[in-house]
Amino acid sequence: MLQDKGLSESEEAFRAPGPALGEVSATNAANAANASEPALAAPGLSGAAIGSPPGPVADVAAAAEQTIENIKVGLHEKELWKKFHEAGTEMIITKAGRRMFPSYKVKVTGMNPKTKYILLIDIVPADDHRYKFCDNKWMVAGKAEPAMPGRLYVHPDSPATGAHWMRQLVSFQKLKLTNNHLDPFGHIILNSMHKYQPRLHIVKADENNAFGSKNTAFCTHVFPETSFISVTSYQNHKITQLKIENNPFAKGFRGSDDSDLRVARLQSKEYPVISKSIMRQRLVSSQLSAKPDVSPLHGAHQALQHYQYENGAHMQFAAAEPQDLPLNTFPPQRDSSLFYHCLKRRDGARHLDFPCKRSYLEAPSSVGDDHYFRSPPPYDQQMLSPSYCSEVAPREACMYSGSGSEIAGVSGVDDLPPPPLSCNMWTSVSPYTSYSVQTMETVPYQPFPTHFTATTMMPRLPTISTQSSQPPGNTHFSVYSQLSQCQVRERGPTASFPRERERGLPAVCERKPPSPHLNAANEFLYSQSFSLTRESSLQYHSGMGAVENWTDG
DNA sequence: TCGGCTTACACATTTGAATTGG
DNA sequence: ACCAATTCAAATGTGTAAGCCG
Repeated sequence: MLQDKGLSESEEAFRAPGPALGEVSATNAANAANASEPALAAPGLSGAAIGSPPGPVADVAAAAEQTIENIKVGLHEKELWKKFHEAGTEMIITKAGRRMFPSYKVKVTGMNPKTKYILLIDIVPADDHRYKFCDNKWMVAGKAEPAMPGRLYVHPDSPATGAHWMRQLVSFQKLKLTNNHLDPFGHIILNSMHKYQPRLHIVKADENNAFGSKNTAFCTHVFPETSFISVTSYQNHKITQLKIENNPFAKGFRGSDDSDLRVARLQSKEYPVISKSIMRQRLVSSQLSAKPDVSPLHGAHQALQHYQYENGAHMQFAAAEPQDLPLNTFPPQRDSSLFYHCLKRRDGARHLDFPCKRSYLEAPSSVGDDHYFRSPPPYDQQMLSPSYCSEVAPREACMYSGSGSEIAGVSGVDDLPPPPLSCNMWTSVSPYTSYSVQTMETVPYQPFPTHFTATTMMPRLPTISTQSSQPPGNTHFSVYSQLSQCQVRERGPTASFPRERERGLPAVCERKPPSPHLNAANEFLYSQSFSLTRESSLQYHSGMGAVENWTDG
């Protein structure tokens, strides 16, 4: 029996990588300079470089950069994902939150064994359409509703060493999806009948290289076959059957060899054996059985995987796998929805200054800052703008942790400053707040419940340009410190964490404002990952007037 | 009227405490 | 007293279907 013990969601012993794993590599020409030093070939060097730099800073940076871009990620059960993808993956979203199936599990290689990384997932709109299931296929049904506030799911093991991540599968199976706009549990909020694309981010989060340092690097991995359409009830009977056949929890709906027990039970209750929708679907299916399968999600495969450097000197686009190319009549997809991105920070003078460096308790940003979030960004910019996704929802990680004081006693990171807020928090609502404040008339978001603290209602995060004017130094925050404390609680000797908390009972400590640190991590990821992905990003940056501050120091 | 959403339900799995035996 | 294996009940995950809602 597979159980989440000890290593939390990294629960499964990884079997030899084979066809079940599709791999995405971050290696590219940018490594040419260091090609003679494979990251894993010299773990000692890399580890030393990260932990206690023996040489010039430039060497340390080079070693760190080399590692991050050599990371390879393989999707577990790729074949199963493909099965779903070919049928048009649907993911149930409920008010209480629903897990994804297939669950998102990856095998990571190429990390520096001694360097600490944060692994997190976000789910972004794959396009700006709303869909409906009609005539046994997904069709565009209009323009997408305003995107939900972007939330991240930080793997509860984060931060952990590369050795830890590479030891076994990294499972995000506890990630939950919800359609509750006011979800208090940190689940990822999605709109029903919309198409989404999960993305995996790997962030180097060493104690000495926290966000904000010049060496911060991360990469983003996207597997097109993991795209899906969110639904509140299954539309495609094929998906239902695939779920039942493959999800252990749905075994009760599997038919036996000689009879369908479920049907028999239902019949005994004089219930209709087959629902109207199922009947309709089956009728349509039979009528259309001769037709080739259509899957809207294939459209996502039109997306390109790209890799680029922040300085723009290296940009590599590669078509998705041939077998992933669209086979359907799905509308053209925006290539921005799917990408592979790996970023490095080369410029030593460049300094990432995160919004969180300003206390959440600070006064609202200046009027000059607000204009960056005055209107809901269009789809492109939602994808690209920090204002679209800048929340962190480390639900699992946070739910494992106790209050800040509790953490302090067992964290073992006494050298780190105590967090102003526990990571045991609600998902940040800061971007959402700012966003909705500016667009309350058009965005169908509801007001926050009263239990949101004043902190969560803090105004818009400062702009990048403003941030960059902040001097480095003690204003540097450490996502590592935040996550590590959660982590220690989870895996430490006192980790006999009440199960009730993990299972979602809203413990008091969960109802806390978001950590500005984690928010900043999110801000960082989005601002970075979208910084150069598309033309619109340039427009965005132009609008921000902050690019120079970032790229030119 | 209809499509989408919520909810209760039954069943299966997971989890951890309690129990048992060495 | 200690430890490992087993048992068991509660919690959780799952799809279904009825009913609600706009």
